[in-house]
Amino acid sequence: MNKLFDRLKEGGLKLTPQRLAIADYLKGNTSHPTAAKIYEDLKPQYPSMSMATIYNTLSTMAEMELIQELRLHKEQIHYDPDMSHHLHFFCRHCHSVIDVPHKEGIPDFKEFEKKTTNRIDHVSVALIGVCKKCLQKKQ
Amino acid sequence: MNKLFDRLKEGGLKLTPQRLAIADYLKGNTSHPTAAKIYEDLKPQYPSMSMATIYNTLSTMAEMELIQELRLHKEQIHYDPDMSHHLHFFCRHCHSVIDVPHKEGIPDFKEFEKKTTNRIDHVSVALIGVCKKCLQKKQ
DNA sequence: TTTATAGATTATAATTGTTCTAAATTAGTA
DNA sequence: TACTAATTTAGAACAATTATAATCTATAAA
Repeated sequence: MNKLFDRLKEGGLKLTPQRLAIADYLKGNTSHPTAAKIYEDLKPQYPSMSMATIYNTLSTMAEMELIQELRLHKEQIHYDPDMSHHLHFFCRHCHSVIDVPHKEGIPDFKEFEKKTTNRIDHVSVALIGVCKKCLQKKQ
Repeated sequence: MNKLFDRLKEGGLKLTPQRLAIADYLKGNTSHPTAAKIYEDLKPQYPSMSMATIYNTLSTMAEMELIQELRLHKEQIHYDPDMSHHLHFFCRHCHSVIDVPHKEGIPDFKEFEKKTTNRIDHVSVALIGVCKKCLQKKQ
């Protein structure tokens, strides 16, 4: 039913209503929510859920590589259940995050790894700018 | 003498010893220091200087596009006086930042801008991983 | 050289997202 | 049904950065 939840189960974790709620919330979600947004949206249905649970669950999921943490700015972490390779556009004004499919691909850094013997785990590309809506408002 | 300082002057700002010290510290500096590191290193010579002055000066310089703010992780901002287009490798363990020259160039996002009418101001590419030294220590 | 003042610096308080803590609760098992 | 280790919870702690308000100073005019 929910891949995220199944993977938590496979990881030997207890299946709590809170974890199911968060997994369901994230499933297919392309809005790149923050912990605060998830908390706000789940509050009506789970009034007792605390931020700590949300952070714990998200951290666990990120460690298990089921979701990614996007550190696009210093204010807040955004979470993305889409683990396929894609880029993000980040609006400096409204802080919205938009997926950017990439065809051409990011340049290859194998040479850098070989030359320097530093190990690259992840290449993060962020397009920083101002979104359509915010551009219109400013006029 | 110091380009950074000259540009502050041209911007009509007052030329204080603190600003000169920070400009001198950053000149040709490829270590990507944080505000705390700058504070620590300037303290012996300027014992009364406060963090606020450092943050104010760095913010001003960033606004004037004399230096870049690197938000590679949520803990701290790193500052880079090198405004030429290059990438950064960030070590998740020791938080060191290493410059990565790029030849091939970042893919072009003009098409994305045209299609979506979002405006891209800056493309930030961060290579996240573990540096040579930290890899050796772990063994 | 003195004075005036807008801008800069300072110490400290406030802010804010995230992490920690310790007590209470609960999922899964015997 | 009872046990126990994992989980949740509320609230405290934390740390980098920003804001505040008083003091100071670089600069220009008198």
